[in-house]
Amino acid sequence: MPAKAAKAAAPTPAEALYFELFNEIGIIAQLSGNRFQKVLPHHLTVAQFSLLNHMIRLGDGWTPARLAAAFQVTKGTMTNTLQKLESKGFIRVEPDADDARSKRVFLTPPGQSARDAALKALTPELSTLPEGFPPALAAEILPALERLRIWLDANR
Amino acid sequence: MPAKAAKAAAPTPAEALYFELFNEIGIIAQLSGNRFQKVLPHHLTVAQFSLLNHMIRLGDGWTPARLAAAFQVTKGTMTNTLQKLESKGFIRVEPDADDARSKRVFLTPPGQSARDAALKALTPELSTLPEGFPPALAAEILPALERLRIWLDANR
DNA sequence: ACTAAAAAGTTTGATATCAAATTAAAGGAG
DNA sequence: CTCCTTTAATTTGATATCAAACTTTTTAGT
Repeated sequence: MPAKAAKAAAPTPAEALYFELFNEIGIIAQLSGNRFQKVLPHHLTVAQFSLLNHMIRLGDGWTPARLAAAFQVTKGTMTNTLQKLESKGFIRVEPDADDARSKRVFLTPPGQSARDAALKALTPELSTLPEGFPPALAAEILPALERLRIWLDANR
Repeated sequence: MPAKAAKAAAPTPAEALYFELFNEIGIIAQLSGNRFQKVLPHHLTVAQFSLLNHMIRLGDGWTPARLAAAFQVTKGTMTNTLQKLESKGFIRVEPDADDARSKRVFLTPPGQSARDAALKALTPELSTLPEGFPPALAAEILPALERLRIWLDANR
């Protein structure tokens, strides 16, 4: 019998660390997503809210393809999300004058109101968070998370 | 006209920080999940792999209800995940002798092999990560993420 | 001991997402 | 100019997940 038994697939410490990291991130995403979902008005999904929010923060007039890339979802998924938002009257989708293949997505006034209402609905969900997780801590780890996201985005 | 226009729903800086945090975490979870999904063997989903991994790390013999709570999914979802793993022969589900309502979940030898193979398949996915995101940085932010996860878990 | 409430697991119906195939338009090479 | 490749958007079929209803068993209260 060898001194060391043939233990299969022992990850290096660094690998184990990464696995733990992605595991924690996955659970937090699931928990926070579920939680937000429950309080969002107008039957908005988190994806739909994120899209409205995106247009407020970075401006509208983007093409669906560019939005799909920005949110890291397939074009089919983005088509579906946009159709849902359009049927609710929260966005307007117009053909692109310069490229007949493309469309452009615009936020409507009701869409702005819905985004504001959603934000208001979400806020109480965060009210007690600072007790357990101070904003300073959020600020501290945010740059690292951005760095990770950017790397994942670039190397795929 | 008032000195300050009636700008709707301006979040406080702390709230904005939290939103950004959850946003980054959501995107990272999506990117890493998609990526892992693609290379997992045996048509394992990330959820299924996580379950196998969990049993290796923390032991088997858990009830489905406890597993559902640990993974923050509904009982129905856990039923589905367990059925998939059982049909692949990777786990064994037995009635609980002490409680006729309950079952107990055990890892089979093929399940152990599948977990090892999955781990091996995932490793190359992480090989170039240290260049853009050093392990030290992962170690640095991990405690904060754990703290956040624990708070979310406790306060819901 | 009996009944009501809680807990474990499953089922059902709905939906968000993905991968892959499809259609239409733009761009490039020769 | 023509053909081939790339890109934009949609459609299709599959699946993971959720919420809610349901069945069975256990626990607790009186």
